[in-house]
Amino acid sequence: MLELAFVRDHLELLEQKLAERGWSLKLDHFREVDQQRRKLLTEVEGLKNQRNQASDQIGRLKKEGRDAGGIIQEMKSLSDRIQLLDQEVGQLDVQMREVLVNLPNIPHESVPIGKSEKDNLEIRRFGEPTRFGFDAKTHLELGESLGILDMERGAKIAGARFGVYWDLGAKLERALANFFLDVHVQEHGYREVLPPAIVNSASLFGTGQLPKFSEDLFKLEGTDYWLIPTAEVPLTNLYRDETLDAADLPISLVAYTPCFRSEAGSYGKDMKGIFRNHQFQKVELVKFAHPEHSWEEHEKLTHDAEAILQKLGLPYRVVIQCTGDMGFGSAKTHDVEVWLPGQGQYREISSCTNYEAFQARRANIRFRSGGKGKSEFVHTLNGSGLPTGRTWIAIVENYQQEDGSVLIPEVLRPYLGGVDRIAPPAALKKG
RNA sequence: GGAGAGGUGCUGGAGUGGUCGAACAGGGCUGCCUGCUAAGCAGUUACACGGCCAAAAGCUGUGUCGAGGGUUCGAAUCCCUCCCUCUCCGCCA
Repeated sequence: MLELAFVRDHLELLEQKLAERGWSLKLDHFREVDQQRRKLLTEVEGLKNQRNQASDQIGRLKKEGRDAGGIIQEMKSLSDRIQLLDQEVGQLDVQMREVLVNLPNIPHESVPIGKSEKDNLEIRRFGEPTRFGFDAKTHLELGESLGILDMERGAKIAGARFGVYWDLGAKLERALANFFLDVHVQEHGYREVLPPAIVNSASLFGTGQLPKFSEDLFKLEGTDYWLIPTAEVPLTNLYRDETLDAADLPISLVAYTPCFRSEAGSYGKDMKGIFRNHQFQKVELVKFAHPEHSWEEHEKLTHDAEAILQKLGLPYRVVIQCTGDMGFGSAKTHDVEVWLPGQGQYREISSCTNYEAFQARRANIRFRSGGKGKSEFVHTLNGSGLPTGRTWIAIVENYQQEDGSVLIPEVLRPYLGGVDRIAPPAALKKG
């Protein structure tokens, strides 16, 4: 959410910036509503002032045992008028809020202008795309032949876009989660959190998923409970309606949670295997930063996610999402894209975003120096560090061998009880 | 799930219709006092959003006593709905 005063004073700039994001938006209606609202607000506040003074007077008169009937009569009509105006102001508030709440964030100046992901700007690479002397298989082919991934039974017990890991497939995912958490806690200074995987609508509003994107979410019937699409939601909302101490910033949190997405509107896309499932698990990084330092923190956050891929020896590149590709609340997003030999392309594995104060305004997360002075909104940031499912894919595809087995990267072996290779059942029998 | 008790400022805790944004105590801050510290004395101390002002300071208005509605000239106080916490019972990984 943008600041009302800012929107009011920068309507033209805003229309231009939103156009760069592919939004065509006329805000003159907003201007009218705003002016009308302020006019009525001034009026009703003046009347309330009269009423408050009269109330004091009535109280005094009654205490002295004198008659206050005359004033009370007068106040009746005044109160009716106040009630009427309050209602009008309330309606205008709703209209203004509707506009504000549905406005996306303004892109940072360093964000490239573009229409789609094709216009994203690559800023760095690590490693080279993995090449094989044989035809690379997909994670689905490898997973099924190794007996570690089972989409058929996932479909049976739940439906399309659900998978089941077996044996070392399950253990690999667990190893990844532990490895990620350990690295971020021990080497990058994050605090580990285990939040609920169900949140209320106020939380989803705070991070910007509601009201605009409810169709992407799973809601529990007959309740105000929603399954989280990412741990960003519970983590960022931990400090909703709180004022933090500036000395505690930046606050860096990490959590491993399941994530649930309805994937409405993505029918047919990425249907093979577990790349785009309704449920996946993810280690998420969230930061609360002082506005003066949020861009440094954004760089750090991105590097924290990259560090994982480097340790795993997975080739990747980092791109800046262009204005047409970036998310609703983002001021700037770095996409980390890992090389997937099964698809022959780089695919998103982490989006590291600085929201600036966009979420903080919605969620009312402030900070103050030493409990003194005026409070300000913090800047919030988040990114995956990393999704265990997509990393699972990347490992299986990049470390596949000609015989269909998969080598385990060195750093993961301690987490897998020393296992260095996932071999097909047949090979196991022979060996 | 059933029964009961509660939710007030940084904290504890008063307050059941009228100078209540809120007694009192603690804490914080400022000053005085003081070898140092502690104690003592005096003062001060919520937040949000508007308006005036070039701006800051300052002045000023409105709102906020879990949330939202209602009654009333007037609500922390009365009524309704919801949320949360605690105690006991039941159930349960």
